[in-house]
Amino acid sequence: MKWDALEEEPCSLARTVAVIGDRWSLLILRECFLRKRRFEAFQSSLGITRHLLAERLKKLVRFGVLRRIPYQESPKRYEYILTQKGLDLYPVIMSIVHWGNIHMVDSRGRPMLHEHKKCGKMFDPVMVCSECGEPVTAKGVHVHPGPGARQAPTAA
Amino acid sequence: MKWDALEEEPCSLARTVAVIGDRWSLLILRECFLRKRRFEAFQSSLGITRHLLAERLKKLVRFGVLRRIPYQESPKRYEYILTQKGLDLYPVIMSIVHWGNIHMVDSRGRPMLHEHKKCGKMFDPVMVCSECGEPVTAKGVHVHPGPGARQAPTAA
DNA sequence: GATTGACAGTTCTAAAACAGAACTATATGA
DNA sequence: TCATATAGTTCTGTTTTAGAACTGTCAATC
Repeated sequence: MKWDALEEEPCSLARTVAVIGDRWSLLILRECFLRKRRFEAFQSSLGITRHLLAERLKKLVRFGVLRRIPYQESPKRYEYILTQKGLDLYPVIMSIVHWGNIHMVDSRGRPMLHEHKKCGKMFDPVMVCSECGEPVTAKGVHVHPGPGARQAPTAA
Repeated sequence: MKWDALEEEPCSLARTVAVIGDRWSLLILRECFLRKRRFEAFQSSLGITRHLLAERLKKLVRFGVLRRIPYQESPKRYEYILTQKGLDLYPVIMSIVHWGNIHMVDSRGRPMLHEHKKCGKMFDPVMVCSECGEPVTAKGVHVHPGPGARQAPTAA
């Protein structure tokens, strides 16, 4: 399957994976959420090759996750900041981090702790239902085809 | 950077990306959460090459996300089911799907709808703070180094 | 006024990963 | 005996990635 084909799939997971479904994109986004913005900053903290970094940044800009804005004239230099669409990836990033915190830490414990500014406490993210506010688990959810589902192939 | 190096990073995101940070692993997990369990089922619904599918399934088993269990003797056949560690990836999958629902749908609308069994309503997942229950956003969180953070290089 | 350094890339080659197709192995049923 | 089902493995060629060097613009320094 080509990457382009993924975008066309009638599946919100596949379409999102077309945007962020490779290791470097996710690591770049981690840096973005840690307030990194510049080419050299991404490159030195990730160790990604310059070639791939340039390509991934272009892709993220093309999909509207990042915006490339000049921060100085002569020579013209650009930095990359999260758009609202990019900021909306926060739950994705945080749920990935949280799974790693639970299942992939060594004896030393978590590399990072997260403080909720509003209540001032260290927290874990919890996924709840938008309608009733109760936690959501795999077994507590039924899936239904939506309006954008693949058409069942009609006979004749 | 090699995949193995990712696992060793003092970062819960990098370590999780080492497990699920490629397009096929995420798509395979989607199928798992849709109750698919068998090699042929994964292969035909994803269009992944048999070679890669075998490799990815081995990787997911090695990391404890899936368990390979025999479902018949003679000839011995196996199927793949989510472990608890795998089930815990549900928030990751759902947050990816939700982002796609918001930002990647075409005019036809969502390919799938999710019903919360407990309250009976179609819902969206919302990420809230484990301590105060309020929604969490990128700008509302402070990051602190934890006990597993990279040691600051000591002088001499 | 020549040289160095910062920054944001681009270009090149070799190594690794992936796609597509065919093949293997074991057993059931026609 | 032959076809079918399932779960893989093997092969070849293409695409992607890693690693390193190179380009271009400008400011600051010797």
